Amino acid sequence: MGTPSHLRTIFHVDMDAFFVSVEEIFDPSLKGKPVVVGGKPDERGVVSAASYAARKFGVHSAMPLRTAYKMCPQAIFVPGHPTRYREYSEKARAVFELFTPLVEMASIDEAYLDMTGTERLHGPPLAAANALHECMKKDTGLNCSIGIAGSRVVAKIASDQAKPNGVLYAVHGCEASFLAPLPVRKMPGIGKVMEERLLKLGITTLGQLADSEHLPDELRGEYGSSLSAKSRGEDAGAWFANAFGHGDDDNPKSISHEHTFNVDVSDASELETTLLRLCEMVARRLRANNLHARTVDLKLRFSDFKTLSRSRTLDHATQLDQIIYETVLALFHKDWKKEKPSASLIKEIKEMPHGFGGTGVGKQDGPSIRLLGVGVTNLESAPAAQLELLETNTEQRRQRALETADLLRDRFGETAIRLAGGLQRNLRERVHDQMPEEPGKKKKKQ
DNA sequence: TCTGGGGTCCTAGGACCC
DNA sequence: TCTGGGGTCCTAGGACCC
Repeated sequence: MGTPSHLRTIFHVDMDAFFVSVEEIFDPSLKGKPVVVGGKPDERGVVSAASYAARKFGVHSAMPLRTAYKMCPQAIFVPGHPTRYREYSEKARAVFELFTPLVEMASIDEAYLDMTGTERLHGPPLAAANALHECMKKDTGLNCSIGIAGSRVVAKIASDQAKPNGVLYAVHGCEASFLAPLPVRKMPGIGKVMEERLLKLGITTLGQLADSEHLPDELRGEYGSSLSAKSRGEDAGAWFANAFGHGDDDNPKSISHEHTFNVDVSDASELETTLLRLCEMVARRLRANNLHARTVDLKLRFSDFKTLSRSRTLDHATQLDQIIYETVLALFHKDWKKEKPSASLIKEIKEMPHGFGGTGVGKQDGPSIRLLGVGVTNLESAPAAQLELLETNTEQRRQRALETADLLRDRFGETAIRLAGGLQRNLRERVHDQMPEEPGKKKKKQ
């Protein structure tokens, strides 16, 4: 059962149209207008955030930019500014911390506050919420919505119902009746796929889901029961597992970067250059966080949107660009050409005018790629195991060179320095030489 | 509609070990 | 020799969240 919910007072605070609102602070002329944050209207990409005026036209986040443009051509499209959002996220956090030390940022624009026992300081929940609203507006210029309940899940659903700029208090003991009429999709963790599954079973509301006695066999498993419990407002479990500064940001479980090309690419050297760039970005963040990774992931998305991922776990954890790049290249060349050209490409080639075939097809090194991604998992923080690896002078020199490069990039920008001009070609040759070999054996020292 | 980028968590099969 | 059961690691894929 966990902690009885009537003993706790949880606030879930969600900033209203966060990215758009921050953009409005930097450019007040945007206020009240249909605004789409995410990129240019003719780019590949999706909407990160839409103003309420834009939402009236049906624009919403995660919608392709081109679609948004069709629905609302008069909208103002602005690129995202992550540093601005981080800055304002910090300002919001500072406001939260005026109300309770128990703050868990759940994402850049939302947080859980454990307000239990703050009544002498801030008054009853609704009064505290009111004060929080005012303080947030005064200190950051932003609006937020506040859900209040005895549990995190219920508080989160309540804040969603409170939007925009409202407060909703799911009074202790009434959680189940608050949730019951809501569509299942309102439950965090139930997305498009699960919604459709439930729909097929005739389950449309959280009330039906809560009634576990009548749950179809298909959902009797552990996951089904936990969904059911959550629908009754019983989300037992860790209340503030990540509080007190031990949050996720300090211990990321994975680091990744990916890039979607504006037009699909089939040229090997362009793809390899992109992979190198992605590897550099990943390795740099490993070093910045003092982490080493044992597993390297490659992600390929083809023109037809078919996506595959390949990973390899190394004998020793690393934070070096070179090691990551070698591994990624080997994975890439193992799978890239094995993919048959997509149906659409074959059609395209067939439909080409006679005598024209040479140019287009000749450049076709392999199937067209829409997206490349590089990631690392299995992260370890620096220690003993790595010291061994660093014993050789070469490794130490590599390490120092990379750290220096990171510093220079910090001061002069990302493009200011590229390591060893010949490095890329060199590496490619090495990897090609080693390709037939069994992975994992090649790095053996000694 | 023509589908980003950064994450987390879950599942499931196979290898391998005891 | 017809065949167990548990545990852990690795890999691939996918749902979901903001």
